[in-house]
Amino acid sequence: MTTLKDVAAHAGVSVATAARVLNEDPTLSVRPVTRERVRAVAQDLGYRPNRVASGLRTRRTGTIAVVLPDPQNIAWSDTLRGIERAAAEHEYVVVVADAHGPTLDPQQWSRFVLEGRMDGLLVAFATVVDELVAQIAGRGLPLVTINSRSDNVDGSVTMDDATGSRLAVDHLAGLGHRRIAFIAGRGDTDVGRRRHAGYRDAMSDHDLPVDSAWILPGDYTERTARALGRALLDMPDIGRPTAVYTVNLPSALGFRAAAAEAGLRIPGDVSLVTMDDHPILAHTDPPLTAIQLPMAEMGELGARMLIEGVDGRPVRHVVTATPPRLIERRSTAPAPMLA
Amino acid sequence: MTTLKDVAAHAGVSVATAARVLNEDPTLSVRPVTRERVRAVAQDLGYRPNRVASGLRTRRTGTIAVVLPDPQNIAWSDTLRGIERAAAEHEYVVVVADAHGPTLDPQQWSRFVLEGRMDGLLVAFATVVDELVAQIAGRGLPLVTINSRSDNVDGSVTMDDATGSRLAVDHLAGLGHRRIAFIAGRGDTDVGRRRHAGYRDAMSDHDLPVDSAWILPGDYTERTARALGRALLDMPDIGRPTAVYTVNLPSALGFRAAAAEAGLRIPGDVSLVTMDDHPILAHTDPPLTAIQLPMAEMGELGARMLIEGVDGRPVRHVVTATPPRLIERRSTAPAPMLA
DNA sequence: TACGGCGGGTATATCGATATACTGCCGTAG
DNA sequence: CTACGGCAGTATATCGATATACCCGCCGTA
Repeated sequence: MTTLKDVAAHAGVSVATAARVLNEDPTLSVRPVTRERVRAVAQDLGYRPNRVASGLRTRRTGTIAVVLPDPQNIAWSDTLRGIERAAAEHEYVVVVADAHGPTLDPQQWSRFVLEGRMDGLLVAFATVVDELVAQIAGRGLPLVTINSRSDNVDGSVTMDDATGSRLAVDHLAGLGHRRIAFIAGRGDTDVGRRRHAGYRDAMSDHDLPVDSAWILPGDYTERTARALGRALLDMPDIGRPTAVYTVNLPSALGFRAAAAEAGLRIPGDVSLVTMDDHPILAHTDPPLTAIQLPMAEMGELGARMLIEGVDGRPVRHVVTATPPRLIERRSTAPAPMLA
Repeated sequence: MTTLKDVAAHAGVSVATAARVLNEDPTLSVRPVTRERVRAVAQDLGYRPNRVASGLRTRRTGTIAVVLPDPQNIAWSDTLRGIERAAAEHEYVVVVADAHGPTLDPQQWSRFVLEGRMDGLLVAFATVVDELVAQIAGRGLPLVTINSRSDNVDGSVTMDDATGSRLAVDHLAGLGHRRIAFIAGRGDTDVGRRRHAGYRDAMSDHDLPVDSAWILPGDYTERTARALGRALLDMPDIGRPTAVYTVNLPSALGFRAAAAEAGLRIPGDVSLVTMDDHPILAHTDPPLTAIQLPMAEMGELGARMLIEGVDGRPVRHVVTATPPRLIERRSTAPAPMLA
């Protein structure tokens, strides 16, 4: 491997000068001819700075970690792209730490975050934020959460989830539905609460009844949503909802499966709208009407803010500018005319 | 941050001793009481070794990079899990470099692989292998490819793609199909060629005609497969295939869309089997019969072999042990009885 | 008494880049 | 003739962990 020493030797300057030329140190005064010589030699020798060495001295690795709950959840792919785009702009590398489960394996992620490999943490996993904060306390590692906001953390990027829920309810109400059930997320996360609040508020704005039996506490998984869906659809016809709004994509798939098992057609017997959009939803049976959230923007803002935080600038709590949008597909239809 | 120096000072030993105790250096002789003291102090102070510093000295960062063509392609998620599992076993961290396009952006990935951050490369992107090999030449970075095999590379893990194709054809032939089209991959990759060869061989084993008009050169994208599907289905009924085998998941979705546009039902009018399985296929319209490949195993073997390569052990060309399996869903049905 | 061997450690160079302080030389102002 | 400032760089400590060579005291033995 070519090191700076080699470059300096070939160019006939000291390593200090070589370093300062290549890093464009403005306080260095050097003749243009020398400058060019150093650059040419570096080019010729294929010199690449060793980031491990420079990281040791500068305490910057140029790497941020993203903590995600579930790599299987395809809804996050847009967010990751946004993060990577912003990171690339600042010449940062992104490392993704998936949890593969409801909690983080301490052994695993401590290798990520506690051993000086990372300049900062971008956390999209509400339920482990406090644990993480406790672990990195006092180590000066900047942390920004995305999709959730906690008082223990200085920076966050969230979306306008409430409006997303509202769009779903508006759409269903506009189709004449009055009995609109909600397969919700966990009440112990702020995302879950915001989506829930949006649903409740929109329902009451439309003067629709909110039966507590129609608000089902899910946990974002397909399996749970399926079980909840079965229970919901077993209600006698009179009380059975004509439309369902699910809090995320796996929940929608779970409900879809439950409806199929129960022999009910979507949207003939029950309409379905879900939060979280993805191209694959155009291919599902039926194609699902969904609320598209600015997932990529959230990632991009989060990464940008985190990188600013690494540079010592303060981080804040922000909300994405792009509003949620409803993508109408074929899982929603006018409400059946039943008294 | 607590450093080794702090630990050594508190324990009343030299940094050398502290390091050697914590790393369990077998050539160190130390009294048990001293050993315990060092350990206790490290624990108390919350000491975590700085991997950047140790990486500089040992030339090991404990990180491998995975190069993928397209982060959107959900079929790779199992492979990633396999890679991460194997990496975690060896206390390695995984960094994923997505290309987001048909080629790698040199600026981008040179930051990944040429600046000493990575111990090795796991490449699942056949068309850029040669480019990568050229770039890292002489830098002693081990490289293992997965899902493709090249003579320019010492190590690879591939799957038994030919048998996968054969399973697809066997299944369709068993249902009475004789006109089985193939939406293929690129002929310039060995994966593409293996899947193609499996199709051809199985067809001839069943004494089925292989009309060159039924082998469509795709490029693994949904868009192209859709266009090819339109062309295929526009054939007059007599020549139109009764079944289609697609080379990967996006191609299957593309063909599905083309069939829908053409007003043809799957499997009523045309059966569909695809290579690559994913849980989401149970929710598509219709649920797709697919060939499940040992994607996770491939990732696991690849990562394990790469890590061995980092340790100086030779890498080889291996094929996964687990055979492909056909997952029957509802996109395949007996061939219509037409003379 | 000398010597060797072993237990129980220590001292220090090193990895490669970088930040800071410093130096030698030249031209010019006083 | 000297002092001073600016130009064009240089020397070196440093980041934290690790690998290698080494050291000192003590015991047993010849």
